[in-house]
This record gives sequence, C-alpha cells and structure tokens, in this order.
Amino acid sequence: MSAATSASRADSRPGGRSARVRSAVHQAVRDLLADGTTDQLTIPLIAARADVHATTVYRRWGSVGDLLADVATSRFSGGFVVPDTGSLRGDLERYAADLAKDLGDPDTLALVRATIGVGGEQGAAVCRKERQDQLEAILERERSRGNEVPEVDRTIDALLAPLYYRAVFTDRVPTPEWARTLVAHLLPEAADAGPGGTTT
Amino acid sequence: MSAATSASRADSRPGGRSARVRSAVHQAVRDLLADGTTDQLTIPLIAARADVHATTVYRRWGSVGDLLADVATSRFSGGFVVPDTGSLRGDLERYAADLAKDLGDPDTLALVRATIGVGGEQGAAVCRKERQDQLEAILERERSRGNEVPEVDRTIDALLAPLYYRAVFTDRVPTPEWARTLVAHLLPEAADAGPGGTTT
DNA sequence: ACACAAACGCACTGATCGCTGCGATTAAAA
DNA sequence: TTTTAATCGCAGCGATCAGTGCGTTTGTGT
Repeated sequence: MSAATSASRADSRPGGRSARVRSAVHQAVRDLLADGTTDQLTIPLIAARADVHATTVYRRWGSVGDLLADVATSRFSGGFVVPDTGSLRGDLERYAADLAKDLGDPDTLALVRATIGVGGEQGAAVCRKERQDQLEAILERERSRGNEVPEVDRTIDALLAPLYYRAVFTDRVPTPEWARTLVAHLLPEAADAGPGGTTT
Repeated sequence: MSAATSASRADSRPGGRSARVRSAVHQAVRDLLADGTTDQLTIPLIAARADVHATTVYRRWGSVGDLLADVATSRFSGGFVVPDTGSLRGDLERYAADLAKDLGDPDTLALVRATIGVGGEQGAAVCRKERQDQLEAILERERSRGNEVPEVDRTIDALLAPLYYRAVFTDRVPTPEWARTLVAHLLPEAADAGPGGTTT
C-alpha cells in the first residue's frame, strides 16, 4: 500500500498521455466491478479491458489495492457540491438526499465494497473521508453564523451511518425521501436554527 | 456462489473428521485475515495454513467467496445471548454494548470487511442478518408485553447503523459506553417503557 | 529543431492458482 | 465383522498472474 507515492506521480501531467491511460484504467476497474468481478479482479484483466499493457498498470499502481484506492479517491472527490440553502435543515436535507442518490448507484456501491474488502481501514477511509469533511463543513458554517448545531459525532451517527449502512450492508436502496427523515430525527422539529440536539 | 448446497453437506456430520477439517480451515481463514492477508487470500494458501490439502477445500467450498461466507456465518451465529433485563432500555443497552465489544475486535472486523469485499450484498447480509433478527426479537418481545416500541427501521438506523459504520468505515473502536449513548438518543429520557420514538 | 526525461509497449521467466482423475482412508450402517 | 458411501490426500495438467530488462514513443524544455 504505497499509493501516495506512485499516484501522486501519476496525475502530475493532467493533459498528456498519462491522463488518458489513467482514465481508461479507472473506467476498466469500474466496468469490471459493475459486472460483478470481485475476486478475479486482477491487474492483467484490468489492463486487457482498458486496452493497456499490464506492465503500465504494474508500474503506476503496483497492486490492485492501490489502484482501487486511487479509483475510489477520484470517484468520491469532486462533483459533489456542498449545498447552501440558507438553513441548516435545508443544507442537511439536500446533502443527505444527494448522498443517498449517490450511494444508491449499484456501480458505486460495488466500488465501495471492493475498496473496503482489499483496502481495509485505509480503503474505508477513502470512501467516507470526503463526505465526512463536507458534512463537518456544513456544521461549521452554521456555527460560524452564531447558531447552535448538533455535535459532529452525533450528526455522523444520525446521517452518515444510516446512509452507508443501508447502502453497504442491506439490499435496500437508500432513497432521498428516507434520507430526509434522518434529518428530521436529528434536528428538533420546532425551529430551524433553534437550539437542542446537542448531546447530553 | 453456491454455498448453500456444499456448505449444508459440510456440517452434516458434526463430530467426524469433516468437522475437524472444517474448523481447521475456518481458523486458517481467520488467522490469515488477522495477519492482513486480504488480496492474496487464496485457497492453496488457506489450505497450507490449515495443514489440509487444497483439493479438500476446493471440493467442500469451491470458492473463496463461499468459504468466507461460511466462516462469517459460523462466526456471527451463536455465542450471542439476547439479553433479558426486564426493560427495553436495559435490553438495548446491553445488546448495543455487546455488539460494540464484538465489532471492536480487529480480527472480526477484518472478517467482515473481507466478506463484504468478495461476497458483495450476499456477504454483507451474512454479517448483519443475525444481529438484526436479534434486535427485532427484543423489540417484538417488548411489544408483546403491551408497550410501545420504536419502529424497527428507526431502531436499526439509530443503533445498528452507527455501530457498524464506526467499526467498518472509521478507525475508531466502538466502545460499550458510546453504544449506550445511542440507546439514550433513541429512547426518550423520561419513562422506561414510555411512548414516543415512533416516527412521524 | 534538438535533447532529455518520463511513460508506455513488448517479450519474456518463475511462480502460483484453479481444477481434476485416481487411490487411500475413515466412519457409520448392515 | 463386513459392507458401503463419503471424505480426504496425492500427483499433475493447463492457465493465469506478478514482476522484469529493453527498446520505443510521447511530451516538454532549451
């Protein structure tokens, strides 16, 4: 697991041939995972699917674990806009709904499961770190407005945890509507920026 | 993935030679996972660790996925006593604390991650089905006493989801104390068997 | 235009994996 | 004790995988 060193060298040239190969390999991994290929997810197979020589994949990523971590990182970073509806409730509802829609995609789900499987704690962190940071940013922004907000851990337990659990562990698809009910349970029903919700 | 057919034939003779080989192979899988072997978790390697010929493993389980599902099933079934403290709050607190302690074990965690990784939705179901059934049993027993209980989904979101999420996705170990706070958030603080908690 | 460094493709080698007939061993039934 | 069915060990097959020098191509800086 030395993804940092090799991966950082990989995306140093965004427009060159490296980027083309990189996106082709990433797409191949996503395609194979979408087809249910999990235990036979090997480097020669990925390279063949991407019309790239296996040597290249060995040199740039080294192992399937590093490659999966790289794919997951680029998949879970960017393209996700932190909402700014003006109210904390609105922000959280929008964010939870977006995350539910994102995690509801079977292909994304397969990527998450595979990354966890071979990447262990490292891989799992890649799949949730960005989302957790964004959620903390929403809370911090609301608190900077002078309003009381739930604790970070409490928010994670009430929002992120059910979303990821339902997506990864069960066969039920997390819907945006259900995600909004999670926010309703977290925040008191009365005021929008009201107090309460703080633990203990 | 045809674990049902081959695995059911495996535990038909509980005391014979089959059982000895079975437990040896299971232990080998747990040992390898505890050592961090995830992507090289192959049948010949498992067989060598268990001092069993690879042929036997191929015949009885067929694939690593089936074997992992079998190990996870026997790991997550039995040995877990559904508490009966007399009150719903006490039962849930005890159960959440036990589950936190169980999921806090690194070896168990590695098994869960690997099973999810190669088993996909099937493997994930194996790791949570038993626990979810036990949780529903606690709720059902309380309801049969004539008391109001939270909805099953709400309870899963408030207890099971945070426990599994923190264990699998983060680097923080779920403690029994923290697990009890989840129950405090789910149930109203006033009465023990009081109403409320029911969604919408 | 030229030189230079990095990335890529090619042709290999050794090792491992998945899998299968075949005979030996075991444990339970008759 | 004899029978019998199931499980297990053994040797070996083809296929695939991980990894490595070497030459070629691509992109960039001078």
